[in-house]
Amino acid sequence: MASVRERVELLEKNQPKQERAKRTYEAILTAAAELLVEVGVERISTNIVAERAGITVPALYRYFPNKYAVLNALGAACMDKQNAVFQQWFDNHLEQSDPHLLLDDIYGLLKRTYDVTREQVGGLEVVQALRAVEPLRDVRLASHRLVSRQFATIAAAFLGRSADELVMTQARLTIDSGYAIVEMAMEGQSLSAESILREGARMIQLYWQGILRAD
Amino acid sequence: MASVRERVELLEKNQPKQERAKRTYEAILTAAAELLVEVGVERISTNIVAERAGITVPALYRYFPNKYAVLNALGAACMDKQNAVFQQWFDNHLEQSDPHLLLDDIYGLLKRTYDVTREQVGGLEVVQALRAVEPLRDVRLASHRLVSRQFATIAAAFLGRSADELVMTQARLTIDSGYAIVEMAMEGQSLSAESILREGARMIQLYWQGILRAD
DNA sequence: TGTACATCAGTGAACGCGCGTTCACTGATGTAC
DNA sequence: TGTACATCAGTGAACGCGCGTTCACTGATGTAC
Repeated sequence: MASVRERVELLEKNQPKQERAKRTYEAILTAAAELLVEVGVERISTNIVAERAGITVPALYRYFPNKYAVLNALGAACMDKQNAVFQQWFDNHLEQSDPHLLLDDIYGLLKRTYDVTREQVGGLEVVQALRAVEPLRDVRLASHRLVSRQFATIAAAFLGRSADELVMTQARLTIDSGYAIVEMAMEGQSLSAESILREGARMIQLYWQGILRAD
Repeated sequence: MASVRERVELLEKNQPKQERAKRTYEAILTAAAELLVEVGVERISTNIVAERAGITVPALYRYFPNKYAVLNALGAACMDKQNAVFQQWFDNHLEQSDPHLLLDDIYGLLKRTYDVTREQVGGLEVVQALRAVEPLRDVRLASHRLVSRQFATIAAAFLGRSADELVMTQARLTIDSGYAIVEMAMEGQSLSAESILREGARMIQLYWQGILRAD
């Protein structure tokens, strides 16, 4: 069933060492993010990225083996930022013994994730590219798996159960829904982002209240 | 804020009239769906679609002005199928006066949507392409808007309120989450699709029970 | 039933273009003495 | 402090390829009489 595609190398090549090189490296990522917004994933190319970054194409190839590696770096940075938000939320609430306090702050988690993604140029486009472009899928998947596992652990602790299949599914559903809600808030033009986040948080909250009650 | 991209023509050109032409037309869509799975959105081209369909490229251009029109047709077909599922669910429950009966069947709705999307070759890839590729975004958006509006109407009726901004947001959140859950179930390898759908349905159910209770 | 004609369906060949990628190179920066 | 050298960073030019698209065409199908 798994389709047979050749693996694409995503690892970066030379790390920038000098100051000038670091600026170039950043310029490449910035240009790629901008162009992702302007022309879309399916039209982006090393040629136009290099041009926008103010360098020649071989200079880009000094740091990235191909265009997917550029998008990969962009995506990884975005996932890292999102993960950091979750991590902080998680740490803030770790010592709390009442799960309801945690549930009361789901909106805060969503809002901060939204803000962090919004701040990054092309944040939405990056996240959507991670979904649609095969060689990049693992970035998002691995990130969500990691966060889900943490969430499952904390949830299982509160429920006084082990992190079994059901809890893992519930956690994964929660995390993926959370990110889906953030994306909804970002792409929805007619409805206010704020109210989507608020209602989304409420949905997740009610879901976990239901789980806690049933327990 | 809206990026300036040239509009892409998505309308189809000549409609197939003869029997042979209809087969060709279908062969193009089938080939495109298969290749979406095999090579991905960012690699698909009119050349390889025509080759796979067993025709020459100009024959493809007889029916579609460009490759986006092909993907558009594919996406529209998929959205139509999903909408039909919702429509039927909607009609089945229209005469019911108790909203809880409706909520009890959210799983059925998700499952049938899942099945219908799964049946179509490249269903997941098509849906994801609709998200990521700019010229196609409207297809998904328009479809979800339509369904959301219907859902908001029925929800407002049950709540004895008008379909105001809040109800619209709640409906839109529900519909988009529903489709997001279906996509989760399709792409999740490690977790069972069945249990994701079941938990997802529960989440939506608890959400609306909360809304009904608060009312 | 046969044939002439109109329309529909698909082909072969060609085009210009931007793509990804590589080469041998020049220029910039850092450092050892 | 000056200079020689090593390494790092970026360039100019070129490549072969598949892309999207169009052309004038041949062949297939349907229909009027």
